[in-house]
Amino acid sequence: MIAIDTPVNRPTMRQLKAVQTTADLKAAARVVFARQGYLNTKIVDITREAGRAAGSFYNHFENKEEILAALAVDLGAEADEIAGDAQDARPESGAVSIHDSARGHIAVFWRTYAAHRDVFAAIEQAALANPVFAERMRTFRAEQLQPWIAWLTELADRGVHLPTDPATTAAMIAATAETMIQTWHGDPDAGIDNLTGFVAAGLSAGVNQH
Amino acid sequence: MIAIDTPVNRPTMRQLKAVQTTADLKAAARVVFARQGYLNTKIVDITREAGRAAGSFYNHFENKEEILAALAVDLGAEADEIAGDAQDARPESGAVSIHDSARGHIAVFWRTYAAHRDVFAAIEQAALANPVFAERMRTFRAEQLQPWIAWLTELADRGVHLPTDPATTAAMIAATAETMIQTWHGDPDAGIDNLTGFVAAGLSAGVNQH
DNA sequence: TGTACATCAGTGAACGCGCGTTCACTGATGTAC
DNA sequence: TGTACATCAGTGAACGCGCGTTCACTGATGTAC
Repeated sequence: MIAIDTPVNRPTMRQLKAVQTTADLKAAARVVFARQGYLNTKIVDITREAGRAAGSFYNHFENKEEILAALAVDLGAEADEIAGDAQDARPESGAVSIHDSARGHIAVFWRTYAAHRDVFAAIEQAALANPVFAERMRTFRAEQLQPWIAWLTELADRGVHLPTDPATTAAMIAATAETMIQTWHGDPDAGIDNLTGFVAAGLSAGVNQH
Repeated sequence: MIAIDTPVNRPTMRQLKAVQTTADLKAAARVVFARQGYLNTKIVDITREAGRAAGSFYNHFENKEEILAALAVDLGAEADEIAGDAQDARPESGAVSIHDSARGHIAVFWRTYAAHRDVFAAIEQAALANPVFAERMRTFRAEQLQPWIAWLTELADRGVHLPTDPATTAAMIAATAETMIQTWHGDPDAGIDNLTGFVAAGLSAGVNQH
């Protein structure tokens, strides 16, 4: 059978070119943000890295914030993928220790963060400079931490004594993890193991307290 | 006996006025940094808050970074004071549990951070935007964390299994503490107790491991 | 103590740099007939 | 299939805003005699 492209679906050369340029600009932005930081990046730094003219940028993004927001969306999609893979790899039986469930969450976070460290750093910087963007990213981050919060809430219900409310505890663990990942060189699995030991022990402390 | 002011020591009215203006500008900077963030603060925002003319700023500081550096110095002095008080209040006997020594360090950090949250936040922002300033502040922060690092190094020597090297572990604990302090409302002592429980348990986990 | 001059903290208008954003233009691609 | 016109992605010089920084000036304070 011969595939018939309906006129509506077939992208024109022009459209393909535009899509390519958008992708080039996003890739260039990541490179430049990583090299000199989001705040110190000028629009022309991005376009020069992408080999385009300055004016071209505005055919694809409203401003520097919007290209970062686009990178954040890409990151979110990939993070969901990583989380999905981890979900599939999990054993079917129900009873999982605090240590093992902590390790699962930490591993997903570690891999996502390590793969997009530059984007996370850029988001942090943009949020510091612009409260409106900060609010957008707060929502985004809350979504990312949702599995942690659900897990910690469940632990709390089972009598584990968290240092503070589940949402803040999740943010604390994330901050700890970020700090560790930033200086960790070597096997990620070993790092994940060490961090898991630290976090799981901190959480387990409360189990026998009452 | 009549006190005789030597000409060298007696400050003139002019000098007193200048000192006052320096102090006013620093106080105004803290207020404005806290209100709108360091990066979004213009020089005139500071002078307006202090009730001075824009040009006056440059009689006292070279630029926005330098006034922040001055605030950091003030903060360091106060932090040393808090740490000194804590040192004095410590029991004389030698043997102290991990939990108790952790509590001591966390209490000092908590009180210092809570009293200067705005300055810490400003330093973080300035460091993100300017690598040179970041380097200066890295040194500053290393000094602040020095007691932690010494303590953690000692723990490691005694066989405690840290998640990673002492310097990074100290930074991880600091990051955890900052995240918690930022959302904690209520009795600081209770917060310190909860955080101590979490951290001490995480560190104690390794004690029996070998 | 009084006078004349020097100094200096503070003033605020104006200058000028850096950079985000625009816009008239180009040439390639798409469309109508 | 060929031609004439329309559209659109991309270009880069130029515009203009925001703000850091300067500087000539003021008036109060300090100093010399």
